Amino acid sequence: MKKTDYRKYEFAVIASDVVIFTVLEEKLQVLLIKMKKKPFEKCWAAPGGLVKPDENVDDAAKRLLFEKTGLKDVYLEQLYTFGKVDRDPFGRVVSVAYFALIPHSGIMLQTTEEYEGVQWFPVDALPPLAYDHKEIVANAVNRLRAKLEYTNIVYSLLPEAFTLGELQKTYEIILKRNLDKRNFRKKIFSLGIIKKTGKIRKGLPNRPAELYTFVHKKPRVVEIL
Amino acid sequence: MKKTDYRKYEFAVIASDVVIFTVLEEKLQVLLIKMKKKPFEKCWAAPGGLVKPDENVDDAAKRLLFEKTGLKDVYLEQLYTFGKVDRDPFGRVVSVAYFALIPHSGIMLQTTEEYEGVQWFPVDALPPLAYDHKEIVANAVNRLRAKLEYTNIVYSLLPEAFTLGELQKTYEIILKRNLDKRNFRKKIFSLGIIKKTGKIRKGLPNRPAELYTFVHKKPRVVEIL
DNA sequence: GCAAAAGTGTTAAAACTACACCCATGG
DNA sequence: CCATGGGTGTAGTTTTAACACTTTTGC
Repeated sequence: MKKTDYRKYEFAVIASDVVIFTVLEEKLQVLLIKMKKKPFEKCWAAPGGLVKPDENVDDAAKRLLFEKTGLKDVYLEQLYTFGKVDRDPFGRVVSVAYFALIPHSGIMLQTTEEYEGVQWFPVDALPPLAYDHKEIVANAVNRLRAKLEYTNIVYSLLPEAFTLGELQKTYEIILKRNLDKRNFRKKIFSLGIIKKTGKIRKGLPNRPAELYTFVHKKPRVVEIL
Repeated sequence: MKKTDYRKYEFAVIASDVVIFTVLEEKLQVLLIKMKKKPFEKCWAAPGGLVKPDENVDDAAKRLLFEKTGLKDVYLEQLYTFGKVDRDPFGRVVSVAYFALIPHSGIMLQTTEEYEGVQWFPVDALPPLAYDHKEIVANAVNRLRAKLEYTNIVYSLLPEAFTLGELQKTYEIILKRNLDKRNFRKKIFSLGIIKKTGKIRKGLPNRPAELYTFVHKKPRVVEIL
């Protein structure tokens, strides 16, 4: 089939930006890269890039995530598409934003020549961000908070085995509120989303804790809180 | 500032498709247009079109909605962006889909020369759809069902004044389940989202009903069901 | 007077909230 | 032996779910 040459008409560049979250040092953090090119030399931004002509937009997001973290198979969800005319000073760029959740353990941050650096930032203490990335990150944080409450996606933030204390702490950090330990445990058990590994976490100056793992590692709608 | 000519690099066409819902004849219905151009001559599709170079993507959706329905100021929300490489046989087109809710009353469907016709279809009895519009509509229906339960967006489906029976019916039709009349009324009143107009609906062969109106006509998160 | 939708409370079950003590370990 | 987080049950409150009859109108 002959393809119409849409270049004669309206066109735009499609980019994708990925807001990558982890929980680290008792804080919800976002992965940002430091930009080199003007006019954002001093700014940080969520990792992003152009979608290739023969690449699905979803695949571009996966690729960008992989390039920065070396990870595949983590939670990655389309967030929102940012399409204001002037959002990019270089031209018309529409960005399909995604957000990803990764466990902190064993991530090697990979910088490239394109950027000056890669770094985690707590969402409560972000540096000035390029483009409309402040809005994008804020949007992602809201979505994450909402989804934590009614889905099982935390599984993507925790290591393979974890204690109930760690699970609860993860919720508390992201939701910014304290949960009752007994009620929390009751709820989690009643949902049947985790199971014992049979192992325990030793080596800490306190009572050893049972280690659990998620029964399913696929996104599901579940009323957690 | 000199703008980079991104045409030298990757590019795509940005389109927007709008899934327009109403409740009509006791059914949730979608507005579809009948296509003329190949290879979709016999197919129906959600109204859509290209985003102009100097047009925000949001504004494009508003424009498309207005062109088909003559309506502004109704509920319109970005749904999802569909970006598979081969979703459009004519070339690389990324579509930012939206969904809209309109009251049925007083809408004049406006066809244009571009199409063979415009028509409402029940979501349970859709004709074959062009492109990936089957997926887009399904996606929109899911989103609508979910949002009805935790927001006040029904306001955009009903006329200025309505009875509690009509409100309940609207929920029942879309959610495809029956609600208990007394519990429903109790809940709605306790939320304080509607108020009496003081008028009543007469002329029907049954007891006249109080007419209500929404206190706020802005989207809000509210646990309705 | 009949058909059809409007309007109106109570009760039982389930879910949620608040809350305090003992346990096992490393240092 | 002390500090630290792990682990456990109950009672009061709130929320939800189920349920039936009387009212008002047009025909």
